[in-house]
Amino acid sequence: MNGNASLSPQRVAILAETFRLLGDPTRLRILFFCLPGPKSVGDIAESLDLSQTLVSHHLRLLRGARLVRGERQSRQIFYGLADAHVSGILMDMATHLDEDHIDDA
Amino acid sequence: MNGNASLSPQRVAILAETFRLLGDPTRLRILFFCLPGPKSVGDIAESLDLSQTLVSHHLRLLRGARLVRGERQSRQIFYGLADAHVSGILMDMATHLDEDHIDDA
DNA sequence: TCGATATATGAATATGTATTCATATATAAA
DNA sequence: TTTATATATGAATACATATTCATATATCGA
Repeated sequence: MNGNASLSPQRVAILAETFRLLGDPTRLRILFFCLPGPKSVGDIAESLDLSQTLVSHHLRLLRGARLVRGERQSRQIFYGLADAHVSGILMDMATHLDEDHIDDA
Repeated sequence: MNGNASLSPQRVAILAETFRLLGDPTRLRILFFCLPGPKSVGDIAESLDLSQTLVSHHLRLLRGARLVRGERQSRQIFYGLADAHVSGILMDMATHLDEDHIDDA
């Protein structure tokens, strides 16, 4: 009920799981690729130069955490970000990283 | 200034790394514990019932990604979230997970 | 039905990493 | 310097997981 930061072990686990899923370069690429709009699995694989199986495996994980949603369209399945919050978090983090950049040479 | 989503491999790597660090329950607990204000390593360890070494290891990772900052105060070192963005992202994600009660159609 | 296309799944593996244990470094007081 | 406290570091390990390969399922057209 409160918007506070109190965390049951359950909540921590779910939170961590969600962040963990975002913490993989391949999955991030998939997510950002789908950010403008839903993309088919094949499109994702080809555009990002990933094997179809790898993309499917990752999409399953992302689906499980409700970070993406897939919609079948005859033979293809189009995956898009689950909601505006997901895209918001992605872009928010990107912004965060932009603002403090002290580069190590 | 576009809030664009274009991602060099470098950017993806850094983004993923940052998310990955948030994707561990222990680290998340540490972060949320420090969210109200800087806490000493010993305080973190005792309050969260973690070994001191484990806390130190995690703090090093979080420090490396500039998610926390430590300030020495005589013998103790107080760690706090690096900036408002970090806390913002944490709470944003928590919010996201709260709202996530839409049924699958 | 068959064949072709699109996506998903299971097993195997190689790599990554969270945790523990032992130990080192830093700070302060005696 | 010695002792005590606070934090950090290195090595070892047990476990997780990203990727690949082979195969299965689903959808459509002929």
